[in-house]
Amino acid sequence: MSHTSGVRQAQKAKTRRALMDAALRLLEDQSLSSLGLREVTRAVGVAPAAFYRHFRDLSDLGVTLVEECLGSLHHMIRAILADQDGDEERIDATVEAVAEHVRRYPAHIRFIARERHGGVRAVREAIAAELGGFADEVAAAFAPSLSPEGWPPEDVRMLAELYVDHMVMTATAFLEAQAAARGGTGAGQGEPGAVQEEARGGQDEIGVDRPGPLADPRGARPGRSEDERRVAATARKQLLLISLGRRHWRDG
Amino acid sequence: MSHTSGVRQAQKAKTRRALMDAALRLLEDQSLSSLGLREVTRAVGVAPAAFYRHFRDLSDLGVTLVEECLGSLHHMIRAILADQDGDEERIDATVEAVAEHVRRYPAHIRFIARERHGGVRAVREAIAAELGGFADEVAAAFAPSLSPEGWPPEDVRMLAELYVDHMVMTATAFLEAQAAARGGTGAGQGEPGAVQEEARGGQDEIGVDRPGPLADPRGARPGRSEDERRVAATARKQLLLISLGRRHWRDG
DNA sequence: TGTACATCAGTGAACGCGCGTTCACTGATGTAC
DNA sequence: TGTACATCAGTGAACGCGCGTTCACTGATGTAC
Repeated sequence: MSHTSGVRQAQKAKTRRALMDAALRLLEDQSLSSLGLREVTRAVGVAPAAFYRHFRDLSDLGVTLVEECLGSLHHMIRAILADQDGDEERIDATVEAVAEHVRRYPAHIRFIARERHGGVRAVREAIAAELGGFADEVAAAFAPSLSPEGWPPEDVRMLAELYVDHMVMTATAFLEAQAAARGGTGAGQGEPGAVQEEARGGQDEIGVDRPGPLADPRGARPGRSEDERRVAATARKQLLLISLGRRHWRDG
Repeated sequence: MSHTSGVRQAQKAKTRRALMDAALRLLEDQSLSSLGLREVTRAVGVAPAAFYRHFRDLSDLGVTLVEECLGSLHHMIRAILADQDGDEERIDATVEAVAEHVRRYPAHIRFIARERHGGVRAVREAIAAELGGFADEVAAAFAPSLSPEGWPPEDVRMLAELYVDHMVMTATAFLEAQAAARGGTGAGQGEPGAVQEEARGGQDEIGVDRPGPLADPRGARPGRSEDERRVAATARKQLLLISLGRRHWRDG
């Protein structure tokens, strides 16, 4: 190992991740445009000025978070589209996958839902571009079976957009159902100052390493709440209804 | 007219309206949780402390705005539901009404879209409650024709939620299409300090009276942009597809 | 109609506070010989 | 392997600024007689 690819570089990457994780956690309770730079660095345990070694400003960090959050969703979508089962099986698998995704990455979904129409233009545009890409992909996946049946491309696209929008809608509904199950109406789970270490000298402990606030904090959970089951049932029925409409599109 | 119901009271109402209008305009470019109390009073031309004569804080103002914004939408929905035409006519009328509503009250729609998942809990909850009420109403309107066909209440509700979510989705898409047509990628339409008058002594000129930033600022517009037509076409097809699914729900 | 007193929407000055950004710095990591 | 110099992630102090909130006040409006 005559090169190790940079201890310094690895440290820098670690701090960068810590900043992103801290921001994502803070953004569970507020929106990007009210998030403070000092708030983020304080949570990580570095000096405010250190932030500028990694991001130009908070909007820059926000755009980076969009890539991360929608990147994980992207994987999920590809997996679903690859499935070759029948309609109902596909729908069940989809709703299940969305529920699981929301459970695993609640902060990702919260961030996207909140900032999709939020106060920071660059972030809104990044999200819109990514979701547009998803619709392209969904359209491409449906085209082989719909085009031969006489669907013009713009109708396939219309269907794809409906699916993508419905997926975002469903993910958000799951999020709210899970939040309601967890917390009632009350606040978050405490932990005020949070990550803060000694971390002086800036080379070793920065507050990273731990599982992080993004992964599901309690492993496999026993069961779903009533709300979650209702959201799942509604989403399944809506997708089924859309499927029915799709099957009758060219003859109705 | 031996009572006039209060000059003082009328003045107070006027200032209150001015605060709401100014906030709504400022919220076109930012989210509620980053809006400043001083920013609002500055735009109206009153002292910061005057704010407290009308609202407890900005979240209080926000909840008031929710009522106003969704109140106007409510009227629109009732008008659509009252229509007794066939499916296609109803769909065309709906999409047309949404487009018109967005054109007339863009700030209302922006506010709802932005704060529906925004950083202020009280406002989120107010919006969720109002939209839930809309779904109830839509469900009640469809029940008379669907229940006799064997639709259980929860299926009617499922359909109603799909319609309401789709309406919000469509309204937001129109908003973005209109914004793109108006401004390209650039910023707003200038006007930095904005409303500010002399307004000293606090009894007569407060910066109200004008049409306000909420009404369409340029009367009947010539035609629609390409983007708007595409949004309308997509929304129409999606509603049509959902109608098809609805018609085949009990036999498929 | 006129007068004396009460109400209260809006004022303006003051406060303490945390913000984003800058800057010269430190010291561990990296590199050249 | 050892030494001398370069790099650069993170420091910490400093700055000017605008924020939300408080307070005693002013003077037009409202009311009682």
